[in-house]
Amino acid sequence: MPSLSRCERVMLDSVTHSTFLPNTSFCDPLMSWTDLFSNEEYYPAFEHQTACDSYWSSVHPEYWTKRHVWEWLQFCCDQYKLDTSCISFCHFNVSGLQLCSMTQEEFVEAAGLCGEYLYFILQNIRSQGYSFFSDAEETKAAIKDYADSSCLKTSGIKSQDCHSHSRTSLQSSHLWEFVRDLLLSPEENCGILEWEDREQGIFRVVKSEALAKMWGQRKKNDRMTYEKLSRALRYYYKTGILERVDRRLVYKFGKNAHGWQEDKL
DNA sequence: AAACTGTTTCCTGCTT
DNA sequence: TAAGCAGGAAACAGTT
Repeated sequence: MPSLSRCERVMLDSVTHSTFLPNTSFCDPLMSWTDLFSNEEYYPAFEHQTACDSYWSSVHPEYWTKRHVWEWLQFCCDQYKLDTSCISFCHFNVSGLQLCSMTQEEFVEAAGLCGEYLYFILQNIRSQGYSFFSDAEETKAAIKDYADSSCLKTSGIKSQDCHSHSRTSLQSSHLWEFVRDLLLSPEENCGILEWEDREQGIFRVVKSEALAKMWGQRKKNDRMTYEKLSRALRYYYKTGILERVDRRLVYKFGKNAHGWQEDKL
């Protein structure tokens, strides 16, 4: 690793765990944060800056230096748990003025769904100034609202979503999301689940043992059974993720489940 | 370190 | 009789 300041090391550690790669002279569209920061040829000025002489949050975006842009990007990745592997960092090797002139489409091209987030955040900073960040809870709520309205995951954007713009990554950690994604993913479903009423979110478990087995594989638990899985599903009635349907093996998404509606995909 | 969340496991009783 | 449902209770693992 080339000699980095403490600040730089903190930034690198917090953003990515990518393996350090030697310098490259071209701009790889999927070049990682680490790759770029470790490349002096690509980012020559960085070595001479100290830890505290550059705070993006104290300058208006249009006056950001490249360094400020990187700090902002790092902040967003950390704060909103964006998947750095889906961000083409070389697209963000620009000044604040250039960043502000980028269209939403250009953000999406540079970072998929993460780009939509980044664009949203930047526009808020530009319009609200730093009051957007003055209250962490308010900011998180604003981001959540945006995520909900654009049908994105609030728990962090996964790389599959960024690259394919798909909601059916099957990487969800929650049982109900796993079930939802299985319903939305015919190639993975194999007839295990099927819609009874697509509009109302009513679905049926066709192969209960297979569903339990698949969930068990996901959780690395070979003792999973449908009986235990269904107990977990029944807990969702309390939270409005699922609603009762008085038929065997039939469930319905509740008002607090999102991402299953056809017209919002 | 403790509190919290989302299960997992086990259970009894009931229904289909 | 088997399979599934309802929901209490406690344990557990990961996160905050």
